[in-house]
Amino acid sequence: MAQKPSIPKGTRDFGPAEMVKRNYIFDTIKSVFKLYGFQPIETPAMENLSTLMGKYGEEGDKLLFKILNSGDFLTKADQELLTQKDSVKVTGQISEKGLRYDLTVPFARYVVQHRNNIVFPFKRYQIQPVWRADRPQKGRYREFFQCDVDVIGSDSLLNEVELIQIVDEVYKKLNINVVVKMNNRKILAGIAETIGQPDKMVDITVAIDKLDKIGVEKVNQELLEKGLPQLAVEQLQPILNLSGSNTEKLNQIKNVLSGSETGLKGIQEMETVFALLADLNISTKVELDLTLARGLNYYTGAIFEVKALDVQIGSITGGGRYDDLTGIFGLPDVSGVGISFGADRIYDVMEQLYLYPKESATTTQILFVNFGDKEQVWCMKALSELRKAGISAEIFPESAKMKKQMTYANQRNIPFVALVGEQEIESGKITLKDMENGTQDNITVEEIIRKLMY
RNA sequence: GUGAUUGUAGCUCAGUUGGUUAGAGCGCUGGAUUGUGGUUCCAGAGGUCGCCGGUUCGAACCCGGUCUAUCACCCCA
Repeated sequence: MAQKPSIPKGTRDFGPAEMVKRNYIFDTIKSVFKLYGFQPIETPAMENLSTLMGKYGEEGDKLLFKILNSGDFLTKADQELLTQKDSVKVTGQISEKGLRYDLTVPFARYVVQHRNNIVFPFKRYQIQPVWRADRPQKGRYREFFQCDVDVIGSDSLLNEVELIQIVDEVYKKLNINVVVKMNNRKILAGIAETIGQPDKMVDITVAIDKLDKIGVEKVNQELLEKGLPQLAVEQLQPILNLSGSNTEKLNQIKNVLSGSETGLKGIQEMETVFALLADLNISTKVELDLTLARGLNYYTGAIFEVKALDVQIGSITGGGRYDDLTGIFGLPDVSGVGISFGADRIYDVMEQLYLYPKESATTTQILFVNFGDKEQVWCMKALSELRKAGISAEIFPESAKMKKQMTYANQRNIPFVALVGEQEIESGKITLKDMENGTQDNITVEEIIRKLMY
């Protein structure tokens, strides 16, 4: 063998067996999206770097895959920057396109660009791959699919509630036990404001996001390192130690944030969402988690994260409300809210818990064994009839040895094999073998259709 | 991007202080069985020991680099 071919780090091939399972996930997610009245769109794999840069924070810019300009891009670039070897600045000169990092920002771009043809509120879903130049790890790929649902052009909290219903319904269908964690950026802003550090909100949220992972002491240490005064860190402690039900937590924090208008607004939003949820029949646990931060800069209201309960993996769904994402593209005052299902992580969870339905393994229902030229012709006609009836059927393309053809059916998990030789053609009755228990019947094509259709 | 671990047949893995021709199980191919798979028996094929370089009389084994996968950090679906 010559040198083995390979694919880029963090990318994967999907064989037929994997695709069947992946499609099962995509199909159930899609079916729920449709049920709630969302409409599909697609956007290109690549966007102009100008629409991507600066939307995901400093880290995000580093994780963008950039596409080299075509042609003789080096001579067109600023020669001085080239000799300085300043990679960041040179990048801007030699690359103007990049692969999309998520589906939300391209969506915002889409909305602004097509605003005149869109009926608001616009409810769209989008299932496409995204790319991140991250170092691969467990549950972490450089190319992965996101399944986004967003409502844009409505600031009603009903949208938040419906998104939670969608989460509940999708995971119920997939049989995955999850918990929805919610927080609100306004509350986080209120906290930062109350302890006198409004401009440190990002640092504070990033630090307290790690609470259950590294513990209070290390969080405090990180906060001090980020330049927070001792007093502010101390003021933060009661917030870190909140406990009880969602309403209990909200009541406690309400006292702490009594001086912050945005903070109280955030609390009120959460109270509304929880009140609406209480009247619905949602079995998934929805939990207020004040340590939930989420890195994306553009969130302004509710933020969500969904975690699988039985598998240790990062969050499998996340999202939130963004009040002004379209503003940067020139369309201010349009609020949106959305969530994104991480299909690849959902796949990993289902794989670990053996949650795939058995029937998803089969595609072809019946294989015709090929005995030779004369028999082929007869089989092709029978095949047409079966296919017309909606039954997936195929014939082994050459008259190979019986053993080989049977083995093929066996390995492909095909449940029935049809044997058509001279006798069968004469009598018009096919020998149909049930591959699971080995029994055989002599029946007509019509009878096969009736047997396999039910 | 930082730090670590890893790589031997299609798969899962053995492989002695560095010493002739690198092994096993499963799988694969053929036969026992000319119209019967999944069980059994027999035979066979399959390896540049991830890649490049170094040390050595001699390297799967030691050293350096590189790629991949995995793990932690950063961040995130």
